[in-house]
Amino acid sequence: MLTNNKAAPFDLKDACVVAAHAVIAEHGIEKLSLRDVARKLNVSHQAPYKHYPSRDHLLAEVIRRCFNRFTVALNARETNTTANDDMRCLGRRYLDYALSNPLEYRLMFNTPWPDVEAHPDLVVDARHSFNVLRLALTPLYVEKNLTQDDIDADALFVWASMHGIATILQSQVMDHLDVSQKVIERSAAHVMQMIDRALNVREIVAVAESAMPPPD
Amino acid sequence: MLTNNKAAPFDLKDACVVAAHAVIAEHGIEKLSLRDVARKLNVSHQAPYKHYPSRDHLLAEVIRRCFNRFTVALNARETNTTANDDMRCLGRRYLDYALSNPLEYRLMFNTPWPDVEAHPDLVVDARHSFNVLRLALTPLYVEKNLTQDDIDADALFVWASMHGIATILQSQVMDHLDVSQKVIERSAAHVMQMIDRALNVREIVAVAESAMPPPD
DNA sequence: AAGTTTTAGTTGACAGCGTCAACAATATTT
DNA sequence: AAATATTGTTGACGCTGTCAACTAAAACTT
Repeated sequence: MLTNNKAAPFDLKDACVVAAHAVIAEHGIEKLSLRDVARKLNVSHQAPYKHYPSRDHLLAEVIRRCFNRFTVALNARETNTTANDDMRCLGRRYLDYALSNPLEYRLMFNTPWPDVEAHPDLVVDARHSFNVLRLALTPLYVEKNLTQDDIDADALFVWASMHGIATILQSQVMDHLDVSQKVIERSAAHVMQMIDRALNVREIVAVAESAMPPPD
Repeated sequence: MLTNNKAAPFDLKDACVVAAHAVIAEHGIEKLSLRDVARKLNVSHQAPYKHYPSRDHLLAEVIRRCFNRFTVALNARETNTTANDDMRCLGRRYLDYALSNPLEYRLMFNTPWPDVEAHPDLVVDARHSFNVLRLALTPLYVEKNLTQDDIDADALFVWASMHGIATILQSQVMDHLDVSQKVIERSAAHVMQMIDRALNVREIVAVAESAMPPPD
């Protein structure tokens, strides 16, 4: 295979992904071209084709690595004793990552993926990211004796809300909605607070109902 | 201006928008080309340029009209006596529209807009859509004596959650997450239920707290 | 070790794209 | 009626992704 006793001989396959990612991070995905990547690496415009059958295959690999980094970032959160605290930490990590890596985030979630069937690896790594959320939610429900479907339903809600606010905050339209800067700055925290309420309202309702006859 | 006593003389400017919208609806936005539009309308490849300075200007007009239709669809909801019912109806309309017009929805919210400064009309009509939500939320808070910032904060949360679930349900990744079909089908309704809980938990908490000493 | 095949690079070509420029015909204005 | 503005045309340029043919070096076979 690779005789690794001399200096690394310049791995073009890997360099393509790095260069493509750099182009996207700087100018956005629509400016990515294979020829541009090739030029940046001082190789001919067809060299990348020896490693990736098409532009989409390279793009899929870039996105796949983003999901990997995202999963790592989520899993690097503080360890927590209670499931509720863990969810809050996870939420903060999620939004931190989304807001400080907007182009990567858009690449993962707001880019029309190349044909999914042709890129199964991409799907596998995307699923890993979702499973972090699902896994964090699980102990919360083990205590409460709920089903996997209940977990998944709530996980989709949590994901939807966080993804929604992340997307909205990044979209240019936010700057033109007459919403005060203060509200914008606090919106991420507010969404997390609302998620918290929605997830834990069952107890609150139970407490309330045990205390008095059902209102309205 | 236009002497309208003979048969309508084929309005190319309008026809371009319609044709472009049709192309996008059929093949997605990345397949849209001005030359393609021109061919479909049996004019030369440069004819559309007499009406739109660039591809992005035509695209902006297509998106703008989508926002108009979206706003109309939201405002066409049933009239409701209570603000809570109105929010629920609005939510249903929002998700109905998003899920039955996926390409238009993606065009509005998941497409990197052409340079915002160059297309102020687009921004104006996008703001109109958001104001529907804001307006529906307003009476809910007049009663409760809250500020505009409170309204906006909750509006952003509601929007984020609905936008999130709409986006997720449309993304191809959903089909590969090992989430049961039943959960997927009910997810939109579940998200709306969770929004409802989060928005109304203040009363519930107030009721509970008045009934017993604060827990935990 | 020699010969063969596979790999990783090259150059060249093609069609499609957005867009600039120059030209023509038809409407509108003066 | 003359001048001008509008709305179309054709042609060209450089960019793109991708196919094809060629080359040199590396790896594998015997």
